Amino acid sequence: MRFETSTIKDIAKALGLSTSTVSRALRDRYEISEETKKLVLAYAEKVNYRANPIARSLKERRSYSIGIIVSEIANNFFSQVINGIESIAYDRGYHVIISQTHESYKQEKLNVEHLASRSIDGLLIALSSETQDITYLRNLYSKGLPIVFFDRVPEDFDTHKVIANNFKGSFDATEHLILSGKRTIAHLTNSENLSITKERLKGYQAALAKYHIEFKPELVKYCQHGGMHSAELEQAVKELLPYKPDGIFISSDRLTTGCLMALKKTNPEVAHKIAIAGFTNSNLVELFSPSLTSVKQPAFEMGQVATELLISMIEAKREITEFETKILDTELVRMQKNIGNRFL
Amino acid sequence: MRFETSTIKDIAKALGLSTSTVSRALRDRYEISEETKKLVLAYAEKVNYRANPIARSLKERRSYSIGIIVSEIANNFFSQVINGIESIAYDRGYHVIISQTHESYKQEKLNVEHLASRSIDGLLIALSSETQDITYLRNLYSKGLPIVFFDRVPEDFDTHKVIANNFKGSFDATEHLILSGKRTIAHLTNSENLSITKERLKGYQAALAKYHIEFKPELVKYCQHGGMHSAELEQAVKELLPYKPDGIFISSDRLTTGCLMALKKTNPEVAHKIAIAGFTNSNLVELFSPSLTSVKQPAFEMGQVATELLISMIEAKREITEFETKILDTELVRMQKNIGNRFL
DNA sequence: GACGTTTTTGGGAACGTTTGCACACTTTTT
DNA sequence: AAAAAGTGTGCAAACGTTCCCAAAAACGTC
Repeated sequence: MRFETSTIKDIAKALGLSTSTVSRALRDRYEISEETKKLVLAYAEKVNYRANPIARSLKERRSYSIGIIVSEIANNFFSQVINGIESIAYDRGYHVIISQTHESYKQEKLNVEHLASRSIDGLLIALSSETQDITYLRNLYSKGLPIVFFDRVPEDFDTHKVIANNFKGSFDATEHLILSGKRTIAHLTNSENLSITKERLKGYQAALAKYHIEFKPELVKYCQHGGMHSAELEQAVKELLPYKPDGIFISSDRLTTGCLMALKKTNPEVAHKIAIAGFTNSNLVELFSPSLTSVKQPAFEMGQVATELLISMIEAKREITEFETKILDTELVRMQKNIGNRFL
Repeated sequence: MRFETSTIKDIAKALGLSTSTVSRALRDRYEISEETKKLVLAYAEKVNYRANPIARSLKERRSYSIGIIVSEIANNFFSQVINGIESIAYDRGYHVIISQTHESYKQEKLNVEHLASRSIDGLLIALSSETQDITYLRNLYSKGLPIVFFDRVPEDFDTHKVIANNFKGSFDATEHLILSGKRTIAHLTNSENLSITKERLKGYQAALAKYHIEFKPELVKYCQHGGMHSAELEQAVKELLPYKPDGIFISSDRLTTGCLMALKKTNPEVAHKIAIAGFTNSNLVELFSPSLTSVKQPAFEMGQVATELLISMIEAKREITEFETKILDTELVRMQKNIGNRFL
């Protein structure tokens, strides 16, 4: 069973016109008399005509859909980015197809290829933490698929990119920990492959340097799977604690909440004694205990900007040669001592 | 610029066959010699042939895509449902298009109609808290669009539905509050329109009745917008507190976290003195302070079951007349006194 | 009133598939 | 040996659009 709608042909037949004329009237293209146009439009309205997007796509060789690849939607940062993407895409007549990698390279490749075969017009992607080899993306790109990266971007890929000011965000967060008296500040971060990992590490180091605190590599712990496995996090925490950090700067949403959980589970007695600052866009931070200082990314805006760039690529008349990397400022939300840690 | 792929025609030409033969070889349909099939398959593999899903959709008059309507993806319950949906859909060759209502009826209608005009093959929907009039859904349904409801379902709509055992979940949560000594138990809930609101209210009332606690209507507060606006929640909390409740049972994910926030913001001094039990699928509950007892819905499974039902409808050969309402059990996760509230 | 110009309309191919039908060839049956 | 049945292949139409090209109609000009 299929639900049927009227087509251009039906309208043409009913009105004694040709399909070309009806099409022109509906799409308001080419020269067409006011009269016929009104006639057609009125009739189309009456029978509740909806153009079949599939037929249109086939003819125009584009689907008016864009693919989104994120690690998971159950992550406030990404869901906010998606909201930003949708806000622009729908206005411009595109719909979006969301795919999750769960931080797996294999899944990422599979999803991208599935999307590409579904004939998306363009791709918005934040790389998975496992991803190192992006030749599959280069192939698609060189075949003409427009791609815009956001958040987790590759270094040498000539296209538009949108990222947060990771250096500054990290610097601010680390500085905040230092200014509140912490001196042994650990850094829990994502896989070394990721751009955000490198940039955030630099911010952390710069802040330490500014206050003449020695950078100790052993205080930095990388999580290959971006905190998708709790065992990974618990292990990292376990390895960090012997150095008796009085502060931890954490570099991503998932890791931040995961680290709090791990601390609370494995070492509840110290959980409240370590100051925590981390990247997170969770809108529940105020509920967390232990409480923390958070670095919020302009996720919604990031989605918007990335989408505008992508659509400009999709609709570009000629080859684009100049690409930009937009950098958006983060916001530091300081721990609310009066509420969160009042029981300390 | 468009990225090009080889088509059936190209293969046919290259191999000196007709498009029909190639199509049959690829789709493995009808009688076709092993030999030609192998030949075609090998060549297709070589040129990395991907069937154009748009052409196929046009021909077959179906898009192999299903629409999902939820209130928001930044909600663990819904994002888990979506994961469940995807796990089944992708296996069966469908892709999904997600739309958010943000609890607005207008947005819901707009999104559904947009999806329908995008020729989805079926729809999975959890109604928005504002929704009362679903004639627009009835229209689509009567025109032949398969629809399966989950979580928030309408009463008199003859189709498959998947819900949690809301009555039992609420009963258990309320009973848990009673057994831990609470006697003035408020109930913060969603808009009165929703099925889940009614069912959960009944569970709450039944638990009170079992322990001979009088049901007081003034202890029940409805939130029309499902807690999307913090003002709404703060108002509800403000109206509830004068009755000095020693427990609150909350009936949805968004409301649960929102209520904690509101309590903490407006009345931090009592926030930790009121026992809270609420529906939530957040995987961060263990971090919350004040801590709470949560009713977890089998979200992933709900998505899976709903999708299986939907696909069975889509692929049904003849009209379906028997519909089922699947009811899945919830899980009560008791507050961890030793961790969450150790500072009380 | 014949001609050119502009405006409006229709015919029909194309996008990439799937599939009913017909045909040719091979094998089986009588 | 002829008829029947079976097997593999190709032709062509269809899905619902868009758009090039040409035809027709309307208008203006001398």
